[in-house]
Amino acid sequence: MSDTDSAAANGPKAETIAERIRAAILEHRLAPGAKLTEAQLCEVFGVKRGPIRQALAQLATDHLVDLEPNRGAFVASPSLQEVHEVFEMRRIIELAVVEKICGGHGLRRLKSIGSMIGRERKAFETRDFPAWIRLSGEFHTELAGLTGNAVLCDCLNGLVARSTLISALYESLGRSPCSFEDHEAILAALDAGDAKEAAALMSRHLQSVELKMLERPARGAADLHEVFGALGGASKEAARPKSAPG
Amino acid sequence: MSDTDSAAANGPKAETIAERIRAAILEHRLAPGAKLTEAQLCEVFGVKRGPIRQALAQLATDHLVDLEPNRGAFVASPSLQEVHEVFEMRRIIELAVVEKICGGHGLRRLKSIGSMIGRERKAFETRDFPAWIRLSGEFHTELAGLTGNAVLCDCLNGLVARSTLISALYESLGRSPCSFEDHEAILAALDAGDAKEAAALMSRHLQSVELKMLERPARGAADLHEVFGALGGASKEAARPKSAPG
DNA sequence: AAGACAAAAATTGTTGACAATCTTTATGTC
DNA sequence: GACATAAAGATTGTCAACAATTTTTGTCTT
Repeated sequence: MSDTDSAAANGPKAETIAERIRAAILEHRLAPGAKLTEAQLCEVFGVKRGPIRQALAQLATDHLVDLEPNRGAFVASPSLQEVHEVFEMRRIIELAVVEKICGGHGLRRLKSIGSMIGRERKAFETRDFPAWIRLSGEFHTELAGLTGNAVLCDCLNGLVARSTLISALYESLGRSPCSFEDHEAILAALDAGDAKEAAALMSRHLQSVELKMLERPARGAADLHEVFGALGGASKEAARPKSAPG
Repeated sequence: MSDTDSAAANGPKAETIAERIRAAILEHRLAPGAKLTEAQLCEVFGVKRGPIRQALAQLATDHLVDLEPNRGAFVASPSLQEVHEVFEMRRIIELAVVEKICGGHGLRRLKSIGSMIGRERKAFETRDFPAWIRLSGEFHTELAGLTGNAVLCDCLNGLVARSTLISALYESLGRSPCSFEDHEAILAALDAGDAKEAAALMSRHLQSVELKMLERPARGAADLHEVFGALGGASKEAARPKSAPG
């Protein structure tokens, strides 16, 4: 049997299905508000409804899907309030991460972060957007990993995933949620052992990422009230789930 | 129909069951390592296995129960490593809570915290241990509520719950996980708007609570290897789930 | 008596069918 | 033609029975 359980005789397990759906959401291939029908997912993954249900429930606890009773599962559409709260929480945690790395024993493993930023840059240059998005997030989670605190890592993993989902909703098309240049600067400060500078850079970085989200109205929203409603001058263009930048 | 869905014709929903099991764990009526058999829970709550399974899965994501494949559900037994990580994470978050309350608009609602500490003291004096344990945790979660950040609250709620479970495992019998005297001091500093003092008190408070956990070996452990094993001079006494102190 | 092996019981995991609910389509009325 | 109503279809929620696994119990051999 293979470790990466592709359907041997029985299909993949619930956890694997959840991971695949999660990846699809984070790579912006499943737009916020999209309906996740059980029967369709059953066909896709070649399993019965049991594992699908389990996977959706797990994604719901991660706040990546909304589970509406008797109506089904939808890719979550975080509110602006939630965007702010997620990034405020990230600032709290990631500042602590930076400080702990500088003060503790995480400095020796910083090389792996450097190679990761290298891959991030490469993904950007080769226009490999899925890898780029993924690596942008992994910079933050790998940094958290250097603290050796698994509880902290779990928490930040969830927040980074939500941030990536948020970028699918709010961010202007084709723009980076995290620029690797910011990441390089943070790494340099950490390498120099300059805790204060690293913390300042991280704080500014997260602040700028959050602000980028607020530049544009939500797109691909689930209900059209948000698009045509009383909020503001969002034109019909905003409703298009996909479009060429021009 | 009543709001608090007691079994009308159909039993309570999965969420309600999870809440009841959670309460039982946090009130130390279900010891760490205890087996949670589906059939038994079905009888207790008067429902089929579906809702039970759902509730156990939810509690598993909260790290309050361990779900072992083909073996069933057990009340979680956090390791010493996990204890340290949970409290480190709490220090990070709760220091930020204190700072935000002092800097922000949370100061006006501090009165509700005062009355809560009053109830906490009363529960202690009347020897109402379940209420005492609950209110000890609620001081921390209510404080977090003053920040207005729901994401932060969810995270801290989980950490406080895990702390309460931890106290069931590691803490010396009948001793407070949180002394309300500490809570009163923290509230006084917040009332005075002294952010630095409040942060220092909160940090010391959490540190002392964590240290209390490490004073005693784990009790009520799931497997007897930990009790009679090579770890140290844990006598038979340590295995007793309950006993009178004197 | 201690250990290994095998049968039996109990428990968890899975499946297919049925019931309840929501959504869509069709029909009738104003 | 617009709106309200009603039937039809599709989707989710629930259940009881079956399969797979683990745990316990009993038996036999050394």
